[in-house]
Amino acid sequence: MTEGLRARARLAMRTEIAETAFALFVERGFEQTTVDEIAEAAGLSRRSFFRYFPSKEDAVFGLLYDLGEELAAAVAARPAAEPPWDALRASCAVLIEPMLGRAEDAMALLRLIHETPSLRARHQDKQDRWRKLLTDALQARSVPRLDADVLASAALAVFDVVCREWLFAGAPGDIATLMDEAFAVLAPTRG
Amino acid sequence: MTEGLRARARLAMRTEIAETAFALFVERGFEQTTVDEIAEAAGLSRRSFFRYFPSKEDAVFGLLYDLGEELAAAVAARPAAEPPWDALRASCAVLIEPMLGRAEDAMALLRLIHETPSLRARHQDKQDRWRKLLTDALQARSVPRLDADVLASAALAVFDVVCREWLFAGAPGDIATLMDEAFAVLAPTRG
DNA sequence: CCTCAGTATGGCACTCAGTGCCACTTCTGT
DNA sequence: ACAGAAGTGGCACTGAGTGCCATACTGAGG
Repeated sequence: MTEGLRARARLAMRTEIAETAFALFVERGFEQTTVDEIAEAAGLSRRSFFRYFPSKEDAVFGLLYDLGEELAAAVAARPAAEPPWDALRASCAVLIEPMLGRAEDAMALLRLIHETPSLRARHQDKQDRWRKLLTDALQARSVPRLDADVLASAALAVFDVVCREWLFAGAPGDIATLMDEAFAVLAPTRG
Repeated sequence: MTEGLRARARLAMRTEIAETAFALFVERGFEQTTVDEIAEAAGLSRRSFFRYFPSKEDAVFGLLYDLGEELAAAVAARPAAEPPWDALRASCAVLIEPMLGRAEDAMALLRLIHETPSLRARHQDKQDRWRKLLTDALQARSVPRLDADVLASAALAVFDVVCREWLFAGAPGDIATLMDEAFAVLAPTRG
């Protein structure tokens, strides 16, 4: 049973490569950094790099926790009587907390994603996964399918607005307040 | 002053190439079609293809009217007293009408975009442009900046939901009704 | 200790998108 | 008819990503 050991070694390697790559991306930009350069900086061959990450983009996203499941679980954990939109707003804390914990890195990452088309694309794909999970979570709260889809999509759109706002326009307050303001703009199913 | 002639010839060429390419994409899929194949089918060299379209993706989007400006103009044209959300909903007609006119092609295009990552990315980028234009149009109606951004983002998110719904789940009614239902889920700034 | 199998690694050659450069042809205006 | 602009094709190159193969490394069993 050395499989756990191998897996751990592999994960450590992945992490190290990703960190090396991220530093290069932040320094020179994503597109201006070639896989050969990453491989050399990380001390392995180009070919081996692609054994750890199926693509250059994955070196950015690959080691981030994908919070999709946690997000959906947070929605499921809200009181059943709570209106869906409020449940969504409250659940966004799950996304924001890790960002506040490492605000420096989070902003560098957001900036990188924002200014790199292929990373934006990946980010959107991830959010599309989140949307599906959120939609399911809302349907489990007996929200009709179309409503669930609209609410989930809108919540993620609001989250993106907040992230942009936070990234630029030097944070006019803390994110939680900003998030509340943004969610308050859309207040559906009011009596 | 034969420039108009050159420009017309060039546009005709662009259109023909794009149509040829689109047919191939629908038949074999976007990624399974190489630029060489498109070039051969359209009767020009690979090198010349890239003189008409900066990338393979542009052969799909390049000849579509970009309705961003029309959309923003539609918002600006709504009565000043109308609530922003209603103005957005009404303005979406600008996007839907051309889709209904060529429903067959529109669905093929939506399907192609939906199942091709790099086309999804382009589509998102276009919508991001729309978002900015819509935000400006709302601000011109004296909607505060953050509110305008949230409303514009949410409206586009709703539009996407409707497109998905229309594409799959064989249209449970006409799109206009669907759009009204979807917009009604989010009814902000109610007294 | 040796061997066998599974896994990681590196190198090579290939496809495909996209670009720069150059030579050649085809207008277009004078 | 001629000079110059514009369109075209070919060639070679970069850079991402993949398949294949030969070579290590490592852990388990004889």
